[in-house]
Amino acid sequence: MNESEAFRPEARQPRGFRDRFAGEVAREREMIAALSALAERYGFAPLATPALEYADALGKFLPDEDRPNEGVFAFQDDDEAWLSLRYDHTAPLARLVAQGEAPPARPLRRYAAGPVWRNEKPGPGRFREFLQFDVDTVGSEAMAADAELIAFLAEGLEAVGVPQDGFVVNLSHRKLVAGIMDAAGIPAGEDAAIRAQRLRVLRSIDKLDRLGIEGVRLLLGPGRRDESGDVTPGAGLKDSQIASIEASLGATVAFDAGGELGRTPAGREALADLEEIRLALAALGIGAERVRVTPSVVRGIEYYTGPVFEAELTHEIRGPDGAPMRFGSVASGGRYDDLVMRFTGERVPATGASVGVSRLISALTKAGEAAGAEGPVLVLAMDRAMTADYLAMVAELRGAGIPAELYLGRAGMKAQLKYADRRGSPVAVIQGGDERAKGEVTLKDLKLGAEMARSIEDNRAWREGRPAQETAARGTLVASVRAILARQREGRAP
RNA sequence: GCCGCCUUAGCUCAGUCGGUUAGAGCGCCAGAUUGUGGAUCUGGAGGUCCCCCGUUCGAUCCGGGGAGGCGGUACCA
Repeated sequence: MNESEAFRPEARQPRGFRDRFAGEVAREREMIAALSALAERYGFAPLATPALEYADALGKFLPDEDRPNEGVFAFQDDDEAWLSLRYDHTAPLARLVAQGEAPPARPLRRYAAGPVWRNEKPGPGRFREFLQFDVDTVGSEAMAADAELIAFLAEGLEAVGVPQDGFVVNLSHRKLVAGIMDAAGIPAGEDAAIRAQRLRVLRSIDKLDRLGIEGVRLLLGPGRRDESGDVTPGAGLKDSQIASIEASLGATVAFDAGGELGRTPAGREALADLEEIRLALAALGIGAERVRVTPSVVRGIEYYTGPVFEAELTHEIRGPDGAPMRFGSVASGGRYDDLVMRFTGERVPATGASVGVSRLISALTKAGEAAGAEGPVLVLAMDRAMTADYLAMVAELRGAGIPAELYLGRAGMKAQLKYADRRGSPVAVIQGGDERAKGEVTLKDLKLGAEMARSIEDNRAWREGRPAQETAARGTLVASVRAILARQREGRAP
């Protein structure tokens, strides 16, 4: 192989990993700032954990099985120990509490924000690296703790710009679903076959929102064929059992304590918990219309032991091609009383919730919310010999708190103005030989100019008219730029 | 993972019933306009037709395999 055939890597990203530009990064920061402020008002304190954990600390998933990277990203450290990137903020918290490292006050109330990673197939609003904002209460059995988290999600979604009627929190309880299965006469027990059967039923129920009651019926019974012709095997239940489950799922009236759901011990326990939550939410000022009991909410994460909930946006989101897109829940949580016990054998009740910041931004952006970032004031490089003067100008502007930069490329004036346009610069500062001789600078109001350009057809007239441009004494640079910026802000808020 | 569809210029996509110079629109660069953004006009750059193997005188096109993208489905501790 000669040198011209040297290896060249392909410039590309792993699937599910994204580059984010100014507008989106700004949105992320805003969202995390708003949620942090709210969390602190609720009495949660920040507590951050690292991105990497020992794999066995993260869950029952042991990476030295056949598929070490199933679900998580894992690799071996130089001492052969398996490390995993965290897939949420909750499991690392349980580890930290079990270690005895957490602040001693119980209940412990904390929040955390940051990226988490999941090794799974990406989709719309579903990434392999994404930001989560997490709140937890560790050491409390009170249903009021769960209710507070639901209230936090509801208030948090509003705080980041989702209208009150733009989302709904679906609330369920692990024991509620257990009760539904008990009522349908599906055997319970530790036997592997029995557990597998229960799991199949559980997963079928979970798909109600996506596949509808018809789809669930097929999955509970003989199985279902999808659009592409692929077949999913069913749970093979009897018609009477399917009917019983259907009746329970139908009882989604808000906090309804009657009907099928109250017939089993597990169901009654769940309903008592949910009733406590209902009362707490009312006291916290969260209207019943924003939270509804939805028994089909199961949630995948196995560590949940009690109430589980997820918030979904209610407005249909359409992609660029007009086709509706499914984003799934934008925030979720639940109670995980046994998570710390995995380490210590001691039961520590805990409950937590998190907001999917990346997914939320993705959904809101696709719903039509645009994000445009304003660029810095641009000082044109008219004459390379004057670089020091130009740098002095940007330093003055920066010193006054105005974002500013000197054009550092090699292009001519015309191209520099085009650059300013593309950066979204509000003002261009020009000082060539003419201006310098007179001790002046020329300031172009690029926002105003762009507006005026719309009504001017002829380029010559446009250029000779030199619209939206003024001359200022060099000494008044900062004040003059500030005046233009102020004018622009007023113009934008009519 | 399984199933289906797709992959041609920076982007969106035509096209070649297998034939030597592969196109459009948008974008980009330049000029008209020696120091002025937009519009207009003129010109220009830009392609391993996803990759490998096979069939063929000849493959971007046909066959096989692979990769990547999209969607469905499964899984999601």
